[in-house]
Amino acid sequence: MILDESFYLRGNVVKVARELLGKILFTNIRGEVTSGLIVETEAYSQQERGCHAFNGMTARNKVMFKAGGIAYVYLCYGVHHLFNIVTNVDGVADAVLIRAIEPLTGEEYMLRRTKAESSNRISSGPGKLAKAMGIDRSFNGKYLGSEDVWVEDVGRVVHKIKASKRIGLDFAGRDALLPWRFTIQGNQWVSKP
DNA sequence: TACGTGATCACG
DNA sequence: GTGATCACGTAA
Repeated sequence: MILDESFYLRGNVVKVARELLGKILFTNIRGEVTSGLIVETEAYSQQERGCHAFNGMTARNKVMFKAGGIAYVYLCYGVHHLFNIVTNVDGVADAVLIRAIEPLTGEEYMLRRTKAESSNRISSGPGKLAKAMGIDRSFNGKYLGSEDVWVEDVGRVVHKIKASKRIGLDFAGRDALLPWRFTIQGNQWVSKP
């Protein structure tokens, strides 16, 4: 079943971030289908300093203010595309960063895109998974039920969710300590820290 | 632990 | 215009 707005628009970004674990992210880039199990996410809320939208709307973050169920993709450190899912009602800027996936299909395409020699750790990190899945800024604002990107629920239940503080937010002060990073405990595809 | 890398944003 | 900054990854 492809997830639609009813999953994303429930008004609680932390809950959505937890429940995205075990779902499957798909892309179809000119007929090349890749997919991966979501094993690591982070929640971002407009009300805390870690969020791009904390200081209000800008040219970059404006899609975060739209209704959920769409992608927010931006370039980080001039090199990496980071893929987020917008999750709240129109006017409230919450999003979930997808930080790692376990490759399921289209591994050969992932290898070619990342120029990696083996699939080991090929999508264990937000920049790496975007590259492996062929996601770039052309996906920004795109509905997650489009021909080329969607998320499926295959009824997989995640039993052990581990919560920890989010990565790379030292600038965010006290909000950097929020335990809003979620991983499938014990999964080998979770990013390094 | 160091740093490449370039879009972004607040300030003028 | 400009300069500081940054939700990363890799090499060392």
